[in-house]
Amino acid sequence: MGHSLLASFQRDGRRVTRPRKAILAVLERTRHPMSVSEIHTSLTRGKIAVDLVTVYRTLSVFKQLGMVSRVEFQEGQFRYELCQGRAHHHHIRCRGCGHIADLMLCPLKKVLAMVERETRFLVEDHSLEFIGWCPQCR
Amino acid sequence: MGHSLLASFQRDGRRVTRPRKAILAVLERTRHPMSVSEIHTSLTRGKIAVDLVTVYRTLSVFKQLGMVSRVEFQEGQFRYELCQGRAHHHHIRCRGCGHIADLMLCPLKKVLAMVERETRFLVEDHSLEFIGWCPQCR
DNA sequence: CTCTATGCAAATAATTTGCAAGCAC
DNA sequence: GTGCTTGCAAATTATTTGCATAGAG
Repeated sequence: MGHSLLASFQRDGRRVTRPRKAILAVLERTRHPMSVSEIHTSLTRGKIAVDLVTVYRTLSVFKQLGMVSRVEFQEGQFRYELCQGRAHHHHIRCRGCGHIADLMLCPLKKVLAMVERETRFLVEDHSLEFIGWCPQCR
Repeated sequence: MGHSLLASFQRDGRRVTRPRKAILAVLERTRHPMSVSEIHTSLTRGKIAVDLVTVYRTLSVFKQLGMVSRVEFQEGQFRYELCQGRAHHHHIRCRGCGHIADLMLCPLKKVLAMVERETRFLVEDHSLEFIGWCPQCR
């Protein structure tokens, strides 16, 4: 095994399989949120045959277990990145080259209580993404 | 004409047509961001025959002219709402019933400069949506 | 009359579902 | 061996594109 994430995975009654290990490996070696097709392409390039549908299903399971978080940038598709102990954070994506950078902060901590008070909703989640131009493209 | 939005529309060399008037009317009488299919269904219910593709194309034009803004709530689809003089704002959507409420604030004004400084990106846009449970569903 | 906008068909793209066979444990 | 997983085919859903015709100005 040798992998803490897969260990907790197994504890959950799930099975550790070749596709799951491979998808996890791709996510681990990439430091930005990846789309499903990017992950699949990466696997294919690495001569690892995993069906696209399996990538979808695996990410769905990873998400249920809280192993990955899902983000979107008004692209019409979702992206996934490993949580693995990283603090809650947000991103900025370049309109030009598509490069995604992390923001090491979440400026919303203080806002949540205000939102709940104003709307009477119980806030469960939020999405915050920035779009702009990176140093190379601006 | 009798419609300031369509007036500015016409000034742009665009044509004022039955489908465009109808779609605008739907957006005006609805106070939350609508999906394309919701708009189309609303037209159909009102006995107004407009092709779904026309709804897509019309919203695309409205967006280019800055008449509508596009938002998404991790649903796998986009929603549109009229800007018409309304201040920039964000939303919260209920996991239970799908109800969307406006937030009358954007807590990010002060954050933008910090994001630009931290990332060296030029920030052009941002999306911020909350997801939770409304008073009825919580 | 000219040129944009629309409807209809069809293509793309993202994601989901059904089911028999494969494989982790 | 048992039941969760996978691959493959096919269905769904969201969105876009091509093209001939309709209609706004």
